[in-house]
Amino acid sequence: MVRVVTWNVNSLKARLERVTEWMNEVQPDVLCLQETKMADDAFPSLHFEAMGYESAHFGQGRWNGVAIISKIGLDNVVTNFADGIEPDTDARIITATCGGIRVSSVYVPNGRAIDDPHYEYKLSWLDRLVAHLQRDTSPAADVIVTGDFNIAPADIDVYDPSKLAMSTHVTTAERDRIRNLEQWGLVDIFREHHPEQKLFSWWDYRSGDFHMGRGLRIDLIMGSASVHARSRWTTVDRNARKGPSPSDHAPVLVDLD
DNA sequence: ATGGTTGTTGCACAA
Repeated sequence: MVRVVTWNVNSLKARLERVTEWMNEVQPDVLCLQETKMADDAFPSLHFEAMGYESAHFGQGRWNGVAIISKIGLDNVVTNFADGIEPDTDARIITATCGGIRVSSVYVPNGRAIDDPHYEYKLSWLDRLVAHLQRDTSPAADVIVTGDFNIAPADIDVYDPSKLAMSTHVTTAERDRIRNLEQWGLVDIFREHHPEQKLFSWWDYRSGDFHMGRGLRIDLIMGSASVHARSRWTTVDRNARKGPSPSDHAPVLVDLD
C-alpha cells in the first residue's frame, strides 16, 4: 500500500509542528506540499530525513514554494516546467519519481479576479502544465499530478455556486483546463470514488467560513488510468483544518495498492 | 453591504 497526500500548508515554517504531528499519525509514503513560503536553504530536509523521508523542495522565499517528501524513493527531480517549456517565474511545480510513480506537486496560480492579469497567467500556467506532462512522462505510466489547483472542478465542489458565479476558481475557462488534463489521461481520484460527496479542502480563514461549512474543493489528486485502477480509498482530512493555527487547506489522501 | 483572517525577511500584499 502506498499512501499519497497533498497539503497546501500556507507556510511550512508556521506549520512544521502540525505537519510533523500529522505525519506521525497518518504515515504518508509521499507527501506533496504547497505554499511552503520559504527559500530552499530554509527547507527542513534534515528534519524530514530524521523521520525517514527523502525530500526535494523548490522554493523562492516569501511566496509559493512546493515540495515532495517521500519514504519510497525520490529520483529524477525536475523543478519548474520540463526543459523546452517557457519556465515559470514562480516556484509552483516540482516533479519526482517515487516508488515508480511520476509525481508532480503543483501550486496553480490563484487568478485573483477574472479582470486581473493574474487570471490570464493562471490559464497559461495550466496550458504549460499539459505541455510539461507531454514532455516529462506518458499517460500510460503511473502518474500523479496533485496539489492546490485553485479550481473547483464542478458546482458540487462549491458551497454555494450562486455566490461564486463569474468569479475565479469556477469559470468555464478554468474548468476547461481540468478537462484538458483529463483528455491527456488524468482523472480526479476523489470524485471518481465519491461521485455525490460534497467535501471541501479549503475554507477561508475569515468570517468563520470553516465553521459555517463555506468551502471549496480545490486540492486535487489527479492520477493516470493505472493509478486510478490501483486506488483503494481517498478522503479529505478536514480534522486537520481544526484546532490551533491550522492551514486554510486540509490534506487530501489516497491509498494505492 | 464587499464585511473578515492569516502569513510574510510584513509596515503592503497575497490568499
